[in-house]
Amino acid sequence: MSTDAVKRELYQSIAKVAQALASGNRLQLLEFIAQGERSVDALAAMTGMSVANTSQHLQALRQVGLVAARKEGQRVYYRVAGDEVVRLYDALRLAAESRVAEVRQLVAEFLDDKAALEAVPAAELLARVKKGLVTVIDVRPAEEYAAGHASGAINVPLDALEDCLATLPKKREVVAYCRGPYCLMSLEAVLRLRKRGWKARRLEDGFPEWKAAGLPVTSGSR
Amino acid sequence: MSTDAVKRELYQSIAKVAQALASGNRLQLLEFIAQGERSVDALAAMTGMSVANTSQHLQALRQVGLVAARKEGQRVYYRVAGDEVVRLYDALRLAAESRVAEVRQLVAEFLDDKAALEAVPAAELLARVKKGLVTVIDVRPAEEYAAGHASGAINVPLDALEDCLATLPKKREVVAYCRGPYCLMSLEAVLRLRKRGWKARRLEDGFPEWKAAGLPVTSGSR
DNA sequence: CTAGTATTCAAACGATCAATTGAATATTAG
DNA sequence: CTAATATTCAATTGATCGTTTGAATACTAG
Repeated sequence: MSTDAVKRELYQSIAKVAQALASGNRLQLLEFIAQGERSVDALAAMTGMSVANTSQHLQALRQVGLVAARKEGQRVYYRVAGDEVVRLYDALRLAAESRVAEVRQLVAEFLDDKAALEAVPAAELLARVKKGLVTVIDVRPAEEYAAGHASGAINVPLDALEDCLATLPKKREVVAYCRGPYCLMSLEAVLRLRKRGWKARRLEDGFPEWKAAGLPVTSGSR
Repeated sequence: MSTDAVKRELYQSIAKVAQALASGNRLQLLEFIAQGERSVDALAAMTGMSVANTSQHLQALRQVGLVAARKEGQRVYYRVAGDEVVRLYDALRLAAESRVAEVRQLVAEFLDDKAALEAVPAAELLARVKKGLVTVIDVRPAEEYAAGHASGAINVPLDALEDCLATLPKKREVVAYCRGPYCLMSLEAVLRLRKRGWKARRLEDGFPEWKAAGLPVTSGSR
């Protein structure tokens, strides 16, 4: 094969990966999968897509190696193929945010003035955790927390926030995180905590970014 | 607008950026543009595409904000919109390489056993440069060197390698870099230098990655 | 102004993609 | 074994993408 032909095929192969990301539905699936393993029907329910359609999109992602699947019983569980997939997703999101006016406007509209709540960068949070200055809460549902969470974070599902208030020291600042930068759960949690007198902020990113950055993660027990 | 609808549009907007990358031709264009500003006809000549087709693909890239254009005289020069674009391209390439068997095989075939020449990571090179242990050469054509190059690198175009040998100290190791990981110029240079008794290696990445990583860059003079 | 060059636009074709539908397969419960 | 569930497959339709072609626009040189 000529060098030129090889080169063309090489670019074409990389383009296939980009093509797999070129669908809002698949990006949404990927973001959910980045939280942890998920079955097809769970993903279909989360995204509101039909099961057949979900399955088809998942296979598109699997075909280019962005996600991997594991069969257990009658369910098939999908997971991201590796950390570099999350990094790719984030690089894509960042490039889109910083350059496409349309996205910036949508993000602004989406976050409204809630964005006024300053977000804590991961590095800063880690440093403050080590000094024992903050309480970190994971506001995702219990199952997602069980599948994996930032080490040291305690699970306070958004639904049960009010019930858990007693366990949160009011003196220390609380930092909440959730699924990712486009997930509103941590914002909601921060708003509700502040209303009740806590000092609260949200983590800039979510769990997948935390994990992909190689920061400490715990799986399983609560 | 409902939160759900906003979210869907948000993902759709990000998907548009991925869609712009989902074409081998556009990826190739982007890689050339990452070297420095280029006019439409220059890019058409480099890629072997028709001018009209090149123009159309460039506009696809521009529409999503990955590249920007500047008109000077009767020419339009395209450049990458920012460092995060190079980072996105690299994240895409890395994800494709690490996960798609097809790409790995193509890369292997492309580089053949030439890949046996160990590549120097950028960080290591920088450290060795500071200690004065190595001579860094930029083997790209003079125009590309003039448009921007790693600080301290001297221009030894591949075409003129043999003419420049006298200026290269034989005692110090030589590290060559070129356009990027898929560019063979630095490999070629290393092979030729080694044949003549130099100690030579190539940089792992190329100039765009060097620049995007925030490493020292010089423009203009030679 | 005219001729020439660089770039973009517009229309047209075939190829590929997304979503829906209904059926097929594989596994578990009983 | 049968019934039920989870997932995938296959076929269809409408929409979008990539390339080519030829013309239109914008600028420069003379």
